[in-house]
Amino acid sequence: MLKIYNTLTGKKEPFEPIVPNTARMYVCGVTVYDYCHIGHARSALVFDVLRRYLEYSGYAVTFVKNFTDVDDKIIKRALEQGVSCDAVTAKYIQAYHEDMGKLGIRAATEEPKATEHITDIIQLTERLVAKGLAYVVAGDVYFEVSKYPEYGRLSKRRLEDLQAGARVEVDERKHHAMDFALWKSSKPGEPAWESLWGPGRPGWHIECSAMSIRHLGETFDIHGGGMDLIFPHHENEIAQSCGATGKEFARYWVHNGFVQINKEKMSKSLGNFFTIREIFEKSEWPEDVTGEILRCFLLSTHYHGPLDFSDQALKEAKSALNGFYDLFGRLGEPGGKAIVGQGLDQALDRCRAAFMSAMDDDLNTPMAIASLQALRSDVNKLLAVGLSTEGRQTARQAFRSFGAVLGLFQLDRWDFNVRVEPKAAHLALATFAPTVTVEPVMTDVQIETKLAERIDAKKCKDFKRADVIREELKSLGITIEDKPDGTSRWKR
RNA sequence: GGCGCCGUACCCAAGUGGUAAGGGAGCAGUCUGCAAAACUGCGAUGCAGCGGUUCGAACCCGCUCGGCGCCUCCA
Repeated sequence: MLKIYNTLTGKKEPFEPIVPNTARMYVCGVTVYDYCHIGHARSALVFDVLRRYLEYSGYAVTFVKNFTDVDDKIIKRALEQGVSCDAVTAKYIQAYHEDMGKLGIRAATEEPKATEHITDIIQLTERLVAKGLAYVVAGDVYFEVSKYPEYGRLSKRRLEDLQAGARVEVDERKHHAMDFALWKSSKPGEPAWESLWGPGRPGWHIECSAMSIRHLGETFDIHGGGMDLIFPHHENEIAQSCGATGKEFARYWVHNGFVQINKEKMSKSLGNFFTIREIFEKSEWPEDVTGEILRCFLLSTHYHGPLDFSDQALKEAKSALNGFYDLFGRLGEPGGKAIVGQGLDQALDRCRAAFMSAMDDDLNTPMAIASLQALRSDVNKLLAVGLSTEGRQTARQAFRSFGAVLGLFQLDRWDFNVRVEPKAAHLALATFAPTVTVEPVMTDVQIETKLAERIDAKKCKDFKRADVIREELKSLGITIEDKPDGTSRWKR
């Protein structure tokens, strides 16, 4: 049974969906005015894994993740680049899909856009005005926080405290400094939709209320996003949604921690961020490998805590994965006629139990990975004793299916040391060039030829010659392992 | 000023009341022509510090120190 930490209650709680065996979740996506950074990747990945694990646990999952495609920053970017807002959002939505695709993040069930829900947004705003929870000022509509007694429930703040700390210059027309815009009147040239209050566009928070209600209903199971969205975004969503419907909104609020650089929050405003594509650009490894390394790195810390990004951390993730893929390579070779069976079954059962209990415990991915490492060790030992071809396949399949929950271990080959020309290491975002292509420095046939040469040399006890060949291949990133039977295996 | 998070070995990282998982790096050994991989062994008498509660604390409480976040757009 999955237990999940709920920001709303501050406790780890058993996940009990509203409709049995069904999970409905909404996650705040991105505002599409720029490329995604590694922090966006973490958030997307955490909820991708939550979704995968819910499915693995037998739930039918409806997963909604939005795109904010109308916003001040988009307007600004469009002006800067001299293109339409549509052009900006289309470009970065596509980039989002490309980047997340490389990380193996599955598309959500629905990926609605704010601009496609203007009618829903206007209707929801009207409901709030009609209920006296919002007021109109010269074409703008504001939510009145003081009319909503539960305001601050999620972020555990009191209005008085907020007021004391407010650093923003307060718009005089607002009744309370914390009142926020549901609808903003548009200036000429800005995106605008007709409404009762004149031409305008939605405020930031209202779109998520409108879209989640549209796609999941007025009350649903899980609402997620990054820690920084707790206040004010999610607090405001709750106020709007509960205020309008009079019902409970989302039952479980799940928030992921930040990616940091040298213990500092990574963010656009601080300028210390790495975009996802930048990381792929700089990588010396093939795309699918880099994607898996990144995924493994991002899952190596519990989702709730901070995670420090560094080359060192990436290398460690690489080493960890390398051990698995080395094993998979051996599992792909034909086995002996060993009588193994029970040992493997026991190892698999042990792993399954440990894996499930780790994931059930608030998505403890580091512990889940540890359970797979234990299996790796067990299988290695069985291999030393002798494992049949069938047993090898069973083991590989087990890694594949547990791994699928985390999005790991799905590659057939781990051409880990294929040398890829590192593309210009410090490309500016704007000059980003498309995807890196992978070109092995040596073809398989060439390698096999060299290997045959070396085996001949070894047969003649010409170890010097054999070592020269091994060194030659090594300099090209190809590692040779001699097997007891005199033949060799190689890997890139 | 208000709210909150974090501090576990050389590094990463679980553990949230029952006597310190796992990985990486390192060292030693087995195997090997040598390597590589794998396997085996070694490695925190202690969980930032100091008090307290308890039969028992890394885990609970209090204080202190250090790092960070939110309260403004932010995953």
